[in-house]
Amino acid sequence: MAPKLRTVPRKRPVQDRSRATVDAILAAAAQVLVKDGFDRTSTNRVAEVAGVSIGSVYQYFPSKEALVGALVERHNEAMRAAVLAELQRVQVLPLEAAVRAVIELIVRAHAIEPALHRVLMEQVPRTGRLARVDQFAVELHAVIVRYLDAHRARLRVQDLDLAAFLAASAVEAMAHGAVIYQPHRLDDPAFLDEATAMVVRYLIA
Amino acid sequence: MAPKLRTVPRKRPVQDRSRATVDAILAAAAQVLVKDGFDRTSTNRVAEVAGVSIGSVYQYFPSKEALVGALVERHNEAMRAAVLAELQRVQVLPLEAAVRAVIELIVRAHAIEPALHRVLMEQVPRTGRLARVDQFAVELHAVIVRYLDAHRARLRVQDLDLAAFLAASAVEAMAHGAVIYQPHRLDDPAFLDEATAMVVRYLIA
Amino acid sequence: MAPKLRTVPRKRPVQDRSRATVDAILAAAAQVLVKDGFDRTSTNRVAEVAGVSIGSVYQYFPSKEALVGALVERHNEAMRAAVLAELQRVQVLPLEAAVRAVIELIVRAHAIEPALHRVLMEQVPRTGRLARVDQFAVELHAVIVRYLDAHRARLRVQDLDLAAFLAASAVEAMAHGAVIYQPHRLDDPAFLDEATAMVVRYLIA
Amino acid sequence: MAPKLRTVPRKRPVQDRSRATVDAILAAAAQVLVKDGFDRTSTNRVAEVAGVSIGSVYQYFPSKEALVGALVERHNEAMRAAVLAELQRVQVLPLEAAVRAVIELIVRAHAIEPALHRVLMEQVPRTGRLARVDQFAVELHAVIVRYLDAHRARLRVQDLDLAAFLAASAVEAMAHGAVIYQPHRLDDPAFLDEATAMVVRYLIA
DNA sequence: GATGAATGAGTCTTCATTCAT
DNA sequence: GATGAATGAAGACTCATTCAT
Repeated sequence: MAPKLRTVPRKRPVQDRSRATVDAILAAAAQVLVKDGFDRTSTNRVAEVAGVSIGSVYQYFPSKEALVGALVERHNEAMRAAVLAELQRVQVLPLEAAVRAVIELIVRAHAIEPALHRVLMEQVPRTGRLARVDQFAVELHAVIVRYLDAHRARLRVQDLDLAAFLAASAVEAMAHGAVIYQPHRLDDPAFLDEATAMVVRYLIA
Repeated sequence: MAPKLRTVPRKRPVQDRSRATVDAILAAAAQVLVKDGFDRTSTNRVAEVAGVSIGSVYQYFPSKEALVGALVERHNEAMRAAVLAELQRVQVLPLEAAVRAVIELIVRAHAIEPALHRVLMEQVPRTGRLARVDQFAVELHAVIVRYLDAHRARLRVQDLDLAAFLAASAVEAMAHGAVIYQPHRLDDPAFLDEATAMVVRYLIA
Repeated sequence: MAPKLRTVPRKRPVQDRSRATVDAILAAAAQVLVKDGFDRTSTNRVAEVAGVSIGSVYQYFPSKEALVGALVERHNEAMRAAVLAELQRVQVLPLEAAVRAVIELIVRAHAIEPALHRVLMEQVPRTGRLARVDQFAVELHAVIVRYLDAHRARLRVQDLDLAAFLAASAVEAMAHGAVIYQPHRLDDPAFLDEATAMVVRYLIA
Repeated sequence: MAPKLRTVPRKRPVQDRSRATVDAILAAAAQVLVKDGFDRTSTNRVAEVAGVSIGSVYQYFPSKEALVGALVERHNEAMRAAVLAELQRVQVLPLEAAVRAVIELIVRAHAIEPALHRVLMEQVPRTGRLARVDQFAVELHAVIVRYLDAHRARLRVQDLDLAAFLAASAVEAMAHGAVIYQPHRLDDPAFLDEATAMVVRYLIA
């Protein structure tokens, strides 16, 4: 008897399957990292949770550092995207509204996988490519400097680099702190009002 | 065999010799931690650098966690001392001067072994007694709330807890950021002026 | 860091290769245990003798206790099998012949890897799952009680539980002692005659 | 001023003090051995429990083996004494009474620090001088052979060495088992009756 | 004699990584 | 591509023993 004709693909296209594997590994890595902390996270455990063999992990990530690095990059990318997507809209707002909007964006960016964010910020050793954990903060600084420069006229601060450093540090810390330690603040409009007040009153005469 | 982790110091030194040993171990631990990062810090390496045998390390610190914990406590104590010592003096100052003085104290506290501070804050997993890495920040918050409450009359902020949280987060972040990433700022009087401005303008009507 | 001891085998071998590894490890463990005694037996030495890496030992046995435990279980199983296999045949024999046959079975069971048996009985700390070293003796008692109960009519003893305890203790000790300290007795038919006499005369009027 | 005349010894005679120290160490060793088992017993812990410094332990016992060995010897001595003291009295008893008396003595000997006895028998590696853990059993065998020889006339057994081995093994096991696993048996007169019956019926025609 | 700080070989165990199937 | 058995360097920690005080 003639064998049945197979009309459905034996497997999904190679790229798709790979993509799914990579995603599963990264998701598992994030999960284990959050649950066990950085130095109790083992590649074997990640493979197990991902439901793939340890060999497959090394197929895509040549080292533990590469694996965590990918996670870091992905997380930075997500935060960056959350902010950048809206930044166009913010440009045209009056200063007070702009500051408030930016703070809101930054808080929202911090609210992306906050537990992962915390582990990444608090435990991942800043060595090699893992130094980029706070890449987002660095980029944020630049964005803010540019923004301030564009609105220089109305500002009381002169040294924009210093002002951006201070404002960015402050906002970043408030956002981080709120998300991590005081999540209930996030629903309180007073939080945003006050944070905005601090920055606005600082920047504007 | 694997007994439960013990995290309290094993015994108090009774001879002079052992005091020196304990100091050498802590100094070596700080040094290795700064140089190699938390998870490349091994107790064996610490012993080697301290010039004592690994047995001596465990004579005084029953686990790696206890060793790092001792360092954390010692560092917190140093920061606390640097701030508290001057706090009496600050109480009687007018608000603007008080804010400036407190910021200065906090910056100075952050300048105590900044490299160690950084490793402790960035890499030590907040588990068990190691959770206390940011003990200092917690205590600071309480101090600030009390201070604000005492000067309530002149403040524009109403929710003192929120204000303290925001101000403390901001100041802590500015101090931390300056010490770690922008040490040159520390010599620039503008840094202190601006930081003070941000907080004062936020707090006072 | 020192996690809780795990004492259950870590996984079942799925490939042929791993079956061979497990066997090699157990054989090596038995050999080292016999040669060096329990507390000079190290997992590293076992790995070395087995010709596998220490990692492979822990792949299959999550702790030293689990390794020795597996050996204990295997040994108990072998002794149990040696006795149980013949027990059906014994049931139909007249009492004297049955007692002789049972003693013979017990002696034979003790002659299975007697050196290992000795180390297991004499040195393995009866803690946790290792308490089962004398599991075989426990089961033996039950078997004997059942047997006596079935032949109650011809017995002079009344308290079968006591009689079983005494007879089992006696037989077990004679078998153990003969195998360990007087192996030459094993070939002497008088040994079996006498042991049988002691038990038969005790049990039967 | 002339110093007060001291009329009381500044300290007890050297031998006395040493004796007390040695006793404290041995008592502590027994206690730790029973509580923690052989391989969790450390010399440092023994010193601590004894209330002396580790140096003092090594003053009197040059090694851990020597320490445990002393305990073994002391225990053997105590068992031997308990039996030998009464043995003269037993010699003149008729056979049945003698067997009963000896069994009673052996049981009583096993009831001396039974927990220590158990650890010594079950966990101490029989190496070097520690081989003597069952020294008592060896000596007992000789005593029994001599006794049987003296009463040869009434015996049904011929090979006295074999008979002594079997009887001693049996009695020792019954005593050991009763003390360790069935302590309630010890108060039941039936236990002694039955054990005696087994041996007497075995020995005598 | 007594003390206890110090020692360091040796133990158990983990985990990133490799590679034959 | 995927698998998972195997590896072994390295790390945390113990404890018998020594010796300066």
